[in-house]
Amino acid sequence: MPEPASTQPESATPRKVIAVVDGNSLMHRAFHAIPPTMMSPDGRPTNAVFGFTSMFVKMVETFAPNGVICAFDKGKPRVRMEMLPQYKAQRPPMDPALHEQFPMVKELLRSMDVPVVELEGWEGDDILGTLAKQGEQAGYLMYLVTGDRDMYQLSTDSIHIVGTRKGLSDVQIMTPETVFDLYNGITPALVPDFYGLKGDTSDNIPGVPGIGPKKAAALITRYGSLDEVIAHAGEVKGKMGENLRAHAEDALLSRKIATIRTDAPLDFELASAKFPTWDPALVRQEFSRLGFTGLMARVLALGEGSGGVAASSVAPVSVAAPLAGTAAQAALDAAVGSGEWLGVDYDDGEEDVLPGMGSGHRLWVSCEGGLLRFDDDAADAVLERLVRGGRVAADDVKGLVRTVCPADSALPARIEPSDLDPGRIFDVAVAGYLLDSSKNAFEARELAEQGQYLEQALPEPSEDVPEAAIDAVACRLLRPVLAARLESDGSASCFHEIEMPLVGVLLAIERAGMYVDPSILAEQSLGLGADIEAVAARIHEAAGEDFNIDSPMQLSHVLFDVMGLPTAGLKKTSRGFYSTNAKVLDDLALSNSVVADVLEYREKAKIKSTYLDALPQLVATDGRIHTTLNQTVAATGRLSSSNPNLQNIPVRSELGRRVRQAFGVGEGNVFLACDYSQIELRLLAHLSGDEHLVEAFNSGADFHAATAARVFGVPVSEVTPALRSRAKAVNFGIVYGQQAYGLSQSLKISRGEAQEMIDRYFAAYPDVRSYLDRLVAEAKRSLCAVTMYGRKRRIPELAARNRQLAAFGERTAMNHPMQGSAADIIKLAMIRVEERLAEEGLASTLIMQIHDELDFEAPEGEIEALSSLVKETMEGVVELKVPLIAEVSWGKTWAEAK
DNA sequence: GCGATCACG
DNA sequence: ACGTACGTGATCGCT
Repeated sequence: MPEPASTQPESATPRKVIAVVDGNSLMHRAFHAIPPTMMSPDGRPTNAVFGFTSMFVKMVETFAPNGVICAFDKGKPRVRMEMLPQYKAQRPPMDPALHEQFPMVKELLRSMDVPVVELEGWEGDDILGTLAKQGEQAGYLMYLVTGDRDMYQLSTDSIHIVGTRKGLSDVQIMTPETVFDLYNGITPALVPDFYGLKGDTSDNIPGVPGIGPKKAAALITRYGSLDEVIAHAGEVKGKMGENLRAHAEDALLSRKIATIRTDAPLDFELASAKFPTWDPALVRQEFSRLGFTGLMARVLALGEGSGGVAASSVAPVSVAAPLAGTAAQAALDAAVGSGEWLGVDYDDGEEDVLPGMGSGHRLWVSCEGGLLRFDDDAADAVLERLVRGGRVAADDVKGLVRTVCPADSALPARIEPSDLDPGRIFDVAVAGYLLDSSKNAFEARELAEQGQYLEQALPEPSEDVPEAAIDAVACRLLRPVLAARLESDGSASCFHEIEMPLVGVLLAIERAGMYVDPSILAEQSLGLGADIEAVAARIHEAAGEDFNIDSPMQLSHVLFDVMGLPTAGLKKTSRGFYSTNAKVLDDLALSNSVVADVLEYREKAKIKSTYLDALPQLVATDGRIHTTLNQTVAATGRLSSSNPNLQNIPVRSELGRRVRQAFGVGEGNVFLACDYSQIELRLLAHLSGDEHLVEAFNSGADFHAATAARVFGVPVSEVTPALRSRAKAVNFGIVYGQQAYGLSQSLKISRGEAQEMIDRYFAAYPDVRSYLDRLVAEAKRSLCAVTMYGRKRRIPELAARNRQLAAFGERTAMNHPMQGSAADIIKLAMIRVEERLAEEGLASTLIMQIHDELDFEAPEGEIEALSSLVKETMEGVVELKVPLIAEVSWGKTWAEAK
């Protein structure tokens, strides 16, 4: 349960909540999301009914509506066929396996005393629309539960659309604001105009050819409505203009069809809808007949809890007007003194802050005493105080601190990484990420609005209580819920022992930055620029025409159409031209020097544009580049680096590696790198416990050579380089959950040979096979994989019926424990290294992490001390059945530290 | 914006 | 029959 809202509603009597379910939409969704093998005890298919019912139960659990109604289509969609005879005409007839489940679901609804509303010739959508408007006028809060996106047009403050997402368990609540965001500025009322332009192939709605969702949204926001778009069609140039003019009638008709009717002649009395009102005996009978015992228990539990509780739990969180000035300061003193957790967020305040008129920042603090607002310098000062001594729940703590003390600022920083005491910060984004790392949005409002963690909705932003203020409230409400969920999920120690302590370490790395010498980059850029021009001239010469070598399409045309290079066995890209990627060109380069030139062009152009020319622009006034380390992006638990990405600076090619010459250090310092040797494979040895793999590491011999010897049955002394590199490829493949095809590609051998090698590998390391099999079996059961430190990754793909997706899920299940445990381990190493650097009073600084490598800038005098400190710390994070080895190197630049 | 390509572990 | 190794981010051309 979330803690009570900071300010209880003084006046608001909760609105009556009514949910209307789009029966056809949900049945279709469910039918396609759940395997058709699911049967009732008497042998009827029940996948759609089951999926429908679990969504239904989840919905009533989440929203606790006072009334529930379910609408279905009835007969032919006469209402729309009158407008457009071919409407839905090309739809194949409904799968009989689905069709026969409709009577079952209606029985089930009847057992729960949920009214079913149907009207001959009308579709369920229109019934939803009609009931929604009636409910709105009666002052109810309406939830429309559907999988249809065009339903968003009905969204208002009183009508919320509950949309099912990919799976069945995921729902999304759409309000006018979220519709606006999702559709790039289209308000709900303009959704029909949008579909009118875009069309809808599945319903046979024509729209305007060549206009997709982006163009439709752009046109409508530009001109204001479909009518205005058509009125101004003469101004639109080119093909699009022509199409608009030619298909204006189609678009208008399509809009009419996409418009959900709100005038269906229903004789249903909304006020009569009450829920729950069932007879438990009837529910038991119907649910057990279908074999839905789990769902039955949940439904019956709802009945027991009913009686007034439900209504209040869905009223949105009420937030009183914020306190500001001295009142806010006083409330803050009390709150900090009490040691309570505070929800915190920042915004930039009003636009147009005049120079010298303050920072423009506004800090929002949610506490038991209410919502507090601090402006300008007070905002920065309060944040400092909270970070140093308060308990702060926020959705990007590191970003918050960077707002006040930017990493690239020349100003002395006032908040230090060491101020971020993991016991006093709670990053809700990081918590949300640990709970489901496959998602990609962890902002407080997103976590709060999905209805997955909070039962109450958040209020809509207003002038007094803007988004950032609601974020602060959301953070405060989310914290205890997320903390409990982490606990029950087994992820709490990963959160408290790894991720939260890491926040300060990442802040320190970002703030330290990497020293980069722009003049070295500039010099290399000039050199490569000349090379590129020369090689481009040769390519154009050979082609007999000038073209853009950077365009894969044009390049493909020149190589394969104009120059007639052999295309036998080559794959085409999705856009219908032959691929020109490095793998293809490598093979062709042997017989054609132009292809070799193209490869040279590609390599040099890549290095020049991505690194040599881009990096200097990101050098801050302190002469250093400050990347952002993302803690909530990679599904396996790794970090990612952006703006710029400093985790992909070239190293594999000699030419590319020269970029690292520009990554230097301050006067009197050295660049010191320490990287784990084969950490993922060592983890495989440890986790599988395979005695021969463990032995391969313990023997101290070259690991890949030892693998080759064992797999190919020769003495280590007779392992040729070719044999070793094959073994190396298999070792890598194992970590990726390889299949024969993948290995055959990486080694350029036949699939049969690859399969044979894999078989030999597993014969040589039988416990590896059984370990990987166990991982997959366990993951299929739990639909997730887990690392040594309890970092979970959900793998819903394992339940997919699509073979490709399921196979992907299996590879993920095998890869995650190794890649993810390695991520856990290096994160722990980073935390301990920072602690020990402080304890030992060393001036060396951690400046980067690249998955298995830590980089430092160190005074020359600290090389020895740092080397042993880092090596020992990295190696000592965890005791495995094999040695965990980290290797140190250093030099004046990154290029030399190798 | 998305696909193709390619940089890293 | 079909497409295929795990995880990222940046740049480019194209629509």
